[in-house]
Amino acid sequence: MSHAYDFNALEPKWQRHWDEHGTFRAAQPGEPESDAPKFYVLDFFPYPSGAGLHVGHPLGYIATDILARFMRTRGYNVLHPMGWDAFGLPAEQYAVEHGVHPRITTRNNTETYQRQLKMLGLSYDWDRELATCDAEYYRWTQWIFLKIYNSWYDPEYRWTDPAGRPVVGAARPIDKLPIPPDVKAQGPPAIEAYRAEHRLAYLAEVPVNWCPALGTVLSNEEVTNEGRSNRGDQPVYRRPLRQWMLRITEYADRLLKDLEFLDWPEPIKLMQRNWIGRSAGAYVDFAIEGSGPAAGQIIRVFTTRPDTLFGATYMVLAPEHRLVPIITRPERREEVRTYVNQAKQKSELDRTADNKQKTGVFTGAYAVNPVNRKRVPIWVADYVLISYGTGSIMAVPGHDTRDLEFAETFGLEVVAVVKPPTGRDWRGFVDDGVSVNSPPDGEDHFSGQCVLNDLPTPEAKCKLIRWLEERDLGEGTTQYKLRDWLFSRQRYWGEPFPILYGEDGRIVAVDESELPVALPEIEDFRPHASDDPDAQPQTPLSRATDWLTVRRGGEVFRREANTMPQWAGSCWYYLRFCDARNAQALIDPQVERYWMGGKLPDGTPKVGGVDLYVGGAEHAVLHLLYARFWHKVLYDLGVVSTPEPFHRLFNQGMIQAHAFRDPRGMYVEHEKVEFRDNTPYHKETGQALTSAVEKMSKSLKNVVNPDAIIHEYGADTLRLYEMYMGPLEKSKPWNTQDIIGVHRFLQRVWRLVVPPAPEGQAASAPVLNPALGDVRDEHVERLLHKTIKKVTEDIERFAYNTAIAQMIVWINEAAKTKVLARDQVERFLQILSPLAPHICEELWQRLGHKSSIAYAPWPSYDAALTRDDAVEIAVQVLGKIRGRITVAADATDDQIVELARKIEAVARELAGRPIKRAIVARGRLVNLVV
RNA sequence: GGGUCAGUAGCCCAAAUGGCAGAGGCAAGGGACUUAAAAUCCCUCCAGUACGGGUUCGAAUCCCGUCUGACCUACCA
Repeated sequence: MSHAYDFNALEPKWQRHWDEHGTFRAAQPGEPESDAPKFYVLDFFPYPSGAGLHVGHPLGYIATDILARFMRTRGYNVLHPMGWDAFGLPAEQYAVEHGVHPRITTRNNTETYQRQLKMLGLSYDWDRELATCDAEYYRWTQWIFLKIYNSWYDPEYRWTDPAGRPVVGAARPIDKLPIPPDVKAQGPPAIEAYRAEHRLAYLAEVPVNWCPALGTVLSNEEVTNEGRSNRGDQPVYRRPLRQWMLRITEYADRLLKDLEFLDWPEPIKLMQRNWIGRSAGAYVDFAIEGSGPAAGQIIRVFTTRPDTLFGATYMVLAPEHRLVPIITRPERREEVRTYVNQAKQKSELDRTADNKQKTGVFTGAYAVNPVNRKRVPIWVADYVLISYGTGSIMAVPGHDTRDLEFAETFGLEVVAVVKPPTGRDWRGFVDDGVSVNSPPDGEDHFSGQCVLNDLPTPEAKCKLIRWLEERDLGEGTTQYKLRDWLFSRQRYWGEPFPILYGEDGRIVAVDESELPVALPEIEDFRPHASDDPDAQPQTPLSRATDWLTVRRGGEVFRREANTMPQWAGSCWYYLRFCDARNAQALIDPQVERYWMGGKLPDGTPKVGGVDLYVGGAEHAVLHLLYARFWHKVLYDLGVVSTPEPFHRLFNQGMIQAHAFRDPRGMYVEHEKVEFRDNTPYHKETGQALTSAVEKMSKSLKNVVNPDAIIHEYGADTLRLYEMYMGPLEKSKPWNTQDIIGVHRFLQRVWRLVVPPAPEGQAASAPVLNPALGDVRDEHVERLLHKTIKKVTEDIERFAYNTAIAQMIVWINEAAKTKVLARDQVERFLQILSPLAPHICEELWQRLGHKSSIAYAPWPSYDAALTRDDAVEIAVQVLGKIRGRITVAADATDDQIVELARKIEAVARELAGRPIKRAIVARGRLVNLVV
């Protein structure tokens, strides 16, 4: 056996050992080990890109691995799986650019990722590995889509969920949808059409980001601020396309409300709340004045401030509003048409760009404000968006910033209807206040007119809504920013839809028994590019002619040729991990209840199944919202037993790195940088460089490869360093030079057990430290109890950096002591083992243990031994330190004060003045106030 | 423009409910060992907590304002 800490030999040895012995296999319900309480700890699974991992990626994986290993030693049956988010744009884009089939690049990338993760000693149960692009997996993604397609949302449905909570609203099978008699009377096609309108998955014409040069639709993230594709810088156009949509908006309220029960970081909850964007307000109906085609038309607006209705001095329609051409007066028609066309030309981004200047045109038409029967002019302006509310607003320039800007630009009337607290100007005051001029004093135009004067804003809102509702002039309502989920992509590398179209255009869902609808192997998976913005999209699958056409009972059907977005596969993978090889069902119900169920410490059932979910904050909204949505549908349909997928969420910070740039602003690789007098210079050109801490990224040329670090220091050192850098949730810069610190620590741990090789001959010398005996040094033992306590508590709260610091303290003391008991070293190895598993397994074995340290029960500590008998406390006079005293830990306040005032410096300060008050902070300080 | 979080030695970071600003690591300096270097070991140095107010016996911690940085969001009526 080697005397040296040869991490390059022993780390692969233990990784092989764990693999071969199935050390980290999680027991399924029914197996004996499943009697233990379960713990499900999950990482955001990665998208395996071609570049492989850099040291920033595994930060969260290391953190969860430590917790998984810790929980195993605490007697839990731990589910800790890993898989691949393997469908999606980057693989396909790479394939398009390099001519390699995405299946091949994906497999290569996945293998690289797995190799790199195994090198880190992560204790995944690899038997559960999955990839979203495998047919056995996406079969169930398609199955869920069918469930969603075959459901409708019944907002009235009252039921009690498995957790015993009363719930209003549920997804229900489409055949339970009540069909109105008049629809029924029109026969089966009408019934089918009615159902189609209510399904949770439906087809609709919606505006998409269409990039003809790339031949595809792009997601918003793929479109630059200039309205071009972020790859290739090609123009992108907004155009309507018939797309699959998922009715996530039906779940807006439940998605919002259930956030409350989740143990998630507040900022993430806030981001989800903002994204859902619930606002309570009212619809108000304005009648259009005059004769002609516009007569009798109603403009319905949405407002969150019905209390300011008396201040509505004009109205604005979005340029796309259907009433614009109808109400525009002939003399204004030309001007309005020009404006509307201009607005259409502009991209969404141009329109919302921060050019403060408001634009708009007057239509010539007027409407009547229902609350005071005054005429208000109707304008068209692009600051009103067609996609929110009703696409039209009542403008209250007195108390809305945007309306005020517009009114000032066009010289429209501004009136005060809300009185702000004293000292603030009413003009542009948008917060709650007290209603005034509603109506103005002395004006009382008609009987039954609403009077809001002197009412605080919340009450004025209620009163006005009631007034509107009684007269059928509007109603209270709630709006959401959340839109239905656009679910089609004109791409190859994704899940095919299990949908067929008949020759007459009717939609037929593929039967569950026929799943999966396999993605066809096609030669040409490129999208068809064009310079013509009006070119029809041709999806790659639409060219797979054999696949596309299906014959059934003499009828010819055409398959849906779009694919699902990348989010689809990641919406439910946490469920599949529980039962990854089940060929009969997505998940066995008993297995689902075992892994996803559970209770909080106080005994109440948890709303979420995964006990801990760790990943970066960049998926705060989309992935986490989509997964919650799917989970709730599955919950309503009885497939899962918890209302939420992820009980506790933790966001790790980002590892940053120094990025260097030359005077032209080009990034420079680290290898080409040298330091002179702490200033970076280019090694070859000698130019002075600028340095900034930025995100670690290939494009910034500041990535650090884990393979190189592992080769030089070992995986245990890398794991330890990443955890030691700072708090897990914070972003912090990588400094390779700092690694040596934790590496020295591990070297010290090694030498505690294995003595340095004697001069010359290593082979015959003892390989255990002969100093290890059975005598315990009191000081080291006490410090060990303190260390066990601190490490236990710190792991539980994810403060690995301070846990490591405490272990360094212990090793530094232990190394100084000549007397060290074997069991002290063993207990120390146990608390170190979740963080640095390889070295601990090796030393554990060398100390004579036959079984893995991974399941050795976590050592306990004696609280009495963690407390010192005597403590030093500071003595303050009037808050200033004047001296220190050492007292017994259980000294009374009076004893402490007596001792304190005897200190010469303290006595001098007191100078005979009586002590008015003595504040004693136990074990810390005493403050004497005179 | 709005929101969220953060700012402590040259660097990374610690400091329960406010209670002695320092646990730990890196770097730097000195020393021991060595022919020398590396490695190892020992010792030392350095800030008053971004800035300005306030509350308090006492503030890195709480409150207000300002500055800087990161992230989210962006005409959502």
